Amino acid sequence: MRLTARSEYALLALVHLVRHADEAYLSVQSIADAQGIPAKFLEQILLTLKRARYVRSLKGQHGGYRLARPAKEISLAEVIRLFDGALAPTESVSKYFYESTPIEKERALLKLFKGIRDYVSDRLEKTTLADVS
Amino acid sequence: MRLTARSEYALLALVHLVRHADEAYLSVQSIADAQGIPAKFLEQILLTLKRARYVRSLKGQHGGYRLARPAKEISLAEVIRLFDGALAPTESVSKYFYESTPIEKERALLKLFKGIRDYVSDRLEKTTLADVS
DNA sequence: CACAATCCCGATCGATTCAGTCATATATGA
DNA sequence: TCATATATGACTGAATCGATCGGGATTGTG
Repeated sequence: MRLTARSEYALLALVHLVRHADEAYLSVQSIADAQGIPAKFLEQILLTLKRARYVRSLKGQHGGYRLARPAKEISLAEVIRLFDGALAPTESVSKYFYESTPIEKERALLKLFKGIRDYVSDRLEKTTLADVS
Repeated sequence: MRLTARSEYALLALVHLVRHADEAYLSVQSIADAQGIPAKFLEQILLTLKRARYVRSLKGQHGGYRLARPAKEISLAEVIRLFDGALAPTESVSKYFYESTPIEKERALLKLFKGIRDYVSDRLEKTTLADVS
């Protein structure tokens, strides 16, 4: 798995939302300022998070974003998969994003990489926003 | 870490060389045919492996490539780093390829990703070509 | 009602990476 | 000398990444 800036920003924004969950809706701009994220880029990211139902939004004055679910019900695995796809080191050992790749015929390599996928997957499934906020 | 076709091909070629270590030098073409790798692309890859001293070559008729070291002394970690860089999920937790990234200020995230890096790193350091051939 | 704040959304862009090819030079053995 | 190899650099087309741009739609406030 390889984290892009997109998913790193997404995690930062979500952590920020968790920490300010009481203050109702936070504007893109305020999150961008607080976390040092380019505002228009963050807009895109929050929109993706909204479509995937991790956050809710409100338009107009005093609008913005807030979490749509309790922090402990959102795993890092979900968020990273949403932006970066497979958690596996190569797609031929991915559960949700399987595709054929060259090493597929080599049993020993496959087994090793599956083991790595399982570990990474397990760690990220078990860690929620609540754990890192 | 994300495997590219390059490093997957490299692993396949190396495994092939391990299995035919007795037959002296194998030509790029014969390896390419046996492993289903585009020959000119493989040429590039073997050249990189040669410069990094994992294989040796001989030009001219009956030339080709062979391993430069015993299979058990070449870890998968080295090979993958050579082609794909960091084994870490993000460069801010990479040992050999460190660079600053957005999540860096979040201690809990950093710790988690370092844990993942350590695991992946350890598995790949401890697995050698001999183990997968 | 008008306006400002804010989300919504598609298009575009420049840089980089990836997978792979091409042409050519160079070395080697028969 | 010739066929067979590796050595090397340049190139290319497609995809991805990290944004930015420009509007449109909605909503609370004065």
